[in-house]
Amino acid sequence: MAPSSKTAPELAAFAAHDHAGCASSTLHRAQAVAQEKGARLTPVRLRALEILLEEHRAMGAYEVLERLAADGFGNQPPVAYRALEFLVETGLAHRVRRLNAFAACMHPGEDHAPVFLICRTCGAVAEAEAEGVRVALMAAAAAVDFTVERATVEALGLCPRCVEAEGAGGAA
Amino acid sequence: MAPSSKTAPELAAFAAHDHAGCASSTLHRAQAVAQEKGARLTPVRLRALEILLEEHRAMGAYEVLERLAADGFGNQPPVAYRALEFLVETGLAHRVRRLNAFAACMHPGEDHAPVFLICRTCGAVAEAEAEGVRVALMAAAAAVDFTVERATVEALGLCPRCVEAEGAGGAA
DNA sequence: AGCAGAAATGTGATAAGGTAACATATCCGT
DNA sequence: ACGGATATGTTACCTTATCACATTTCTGCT
Repeated sequence: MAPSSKTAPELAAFAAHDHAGCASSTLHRAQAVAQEKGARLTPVRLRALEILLEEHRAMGAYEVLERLAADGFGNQPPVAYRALEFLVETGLAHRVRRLNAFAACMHPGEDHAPVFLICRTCGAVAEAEAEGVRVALMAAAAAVDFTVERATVEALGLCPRCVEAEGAGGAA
Repeated sequence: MAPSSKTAPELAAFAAHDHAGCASSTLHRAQAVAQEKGARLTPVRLRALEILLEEHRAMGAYEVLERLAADGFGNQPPVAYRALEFLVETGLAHRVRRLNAFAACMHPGEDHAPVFLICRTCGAVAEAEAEGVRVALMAAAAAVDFTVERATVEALGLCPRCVEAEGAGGAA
């Protein structure tokens, strides 16, 4: 059997990089952030975050649950949802609504405006920095006296690799 | 009991206005847009759009389905999902992911960058114009060679009325 | 008009995503 | 050690969404 039970077509970032390294360094930063905030990064929560970081892609709650259960934690939906909700609240993970999925935050504690770029072909999800988007959104909201507390910005399209593949194979 | 079978706390725009008027004029524009595009605005589809326009708020697929069924159309989920999907594809309606809901587009055919402002207190949803957000998003995507095809931009927060209410009742 | 293919609809079944509610266990300040 | 707050485990259930397939309706073509 293959190492992962499900095929994992979704690479987190579009550029190749040292997964293990970036995962562990992000994990360390996440732990520091949690401690700073006084947030309790308990075993289930920590493990959930590790799973997201290891896979380095957007994962459904049930998918995370499966892994948690395999590690000896409860195997009921709330187990995963609670851990993930905590991570999102704490800013250690994000929810990708278009995919009904969750992904570890790559910049924990940085107070950023996460924007997700989702490739419709390979499913890869990248967390891009886009302060400008936040600024523009705030301006638009202010224009109608709306107070923004949280924002979801997600773009569906083609990642560099797939746009090339499509351009070559599709038209030509 | 109130005139509507379900409580409808969600006013579409934050400012009061002539619902019936804006609904019917939007509907006419939508029909024109559909014809122009060669999109078949069949009875179910048209009725689904009417329902969204009449209610003038974000509605769940099952909620729309209920109304469609009451009007003599099929009462199975695909009926609603297909009609709604068509409307979204054609740009006559939008999907509000945060609410797992759909809302009629208020500017059909205008090629706009819809941004949804969702009040977490009263549930009102407003479709705001935000060309600047689109521009910023495109720029951020271009920076990593990502090609954007569709974007979802949603902000959760407080509408003018609720921010006032909260400010008064909450703190003070 | 008659026909073939495409598009749309109706329907049943079921998958996937998400919560409510409640009991139990653990942590933390006193 | 005690008591409140926080976290976890578990049962049950609700909502949202999709698949598959039969049937109908539309469209362009001859």
